[in-house]
Amino acid sequence: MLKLSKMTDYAVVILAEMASLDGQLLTAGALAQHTKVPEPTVSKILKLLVKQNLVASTRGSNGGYTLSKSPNDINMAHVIMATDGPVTLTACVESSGQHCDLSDNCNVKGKWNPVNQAMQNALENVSLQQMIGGRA
Amino acid sequence: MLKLSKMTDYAVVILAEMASLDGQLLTAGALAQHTKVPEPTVSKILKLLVKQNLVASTRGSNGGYTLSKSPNDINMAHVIMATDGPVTLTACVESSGQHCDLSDNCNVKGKWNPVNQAMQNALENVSLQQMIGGRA
DNA sequence: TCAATTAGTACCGTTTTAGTACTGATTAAA
DNA sequence: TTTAATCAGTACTAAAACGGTACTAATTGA
Repeated sequence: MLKLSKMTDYAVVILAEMASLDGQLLTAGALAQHTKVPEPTVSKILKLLVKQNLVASTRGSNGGYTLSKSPNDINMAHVIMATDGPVTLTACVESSGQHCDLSDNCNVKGKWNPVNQAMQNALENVSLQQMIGGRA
Repeated sequence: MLKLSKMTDYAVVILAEMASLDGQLLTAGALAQHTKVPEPTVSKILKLLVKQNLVASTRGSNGGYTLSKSPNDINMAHVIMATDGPVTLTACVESSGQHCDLSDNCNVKGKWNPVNQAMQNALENVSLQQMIGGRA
């Protein structure tokens, strides 16, 4: 259906909440309350975001999470990468690492690459700032 | 993972084959042989394409399938619509018809619509002709 | 030492997807 | 008019992906 996973959907909601309370260190529990997303899920998503360096974590008592960069510098392609992995429309896309069974006699070999790139670009051009309503 | 289904992938390969033998009436069996896609699957996909009026069918003995319009007039958005349904990145997208649990307190409500539209446009701008290597 | 908090991993149930099978309808030709 | 070829439609099954949860380990402030 060409849709994003719920994980990505939630991730953006969570990031938007963090952006709107910029600078504050927020626990997974607090973010769950604010966004109504179940806490274990919030927790899981935050871990993914930390791995991609979109969010910075502080461990231990009084720990929590905060954005690791400005909302203008976080784009949707990056968020999707964190939660869903790389954008690879088809198995034939070069970057997919997958093997296409038809490859030898495939009449559209390589043709998906530019389409994939167009998608990627479209997503890179949408910042978290825009998702929370800002103009920049 | 933001990927297309195999059905869409196959559909494009099948359509490309039809385009390259333009005007010929081809049976599901023949297309299966040419593309190496299993025949029952080819058959299923062709039915979906007929419903979306991308392909015209002729029933009965000596029947078969042919493109119902020029490869320049068939775009990837339309093919995806046929095999995967409409492009709706998230449940929140207006056209999705789905309900979003978070909607009332969602801080990114409505913000996905333009992103979704950008995707749709990117796919509409890729014709079947381009997928088989043509410039137009 | 204790409590709060994140990190990491593993698991399970549900949903989606891919693929197949079967029956019915249509048509050309013998 | 009968037969064979072919598409139309539906229903079913097995496998994979996804969402969600649980549990244990590591870290840190008090």
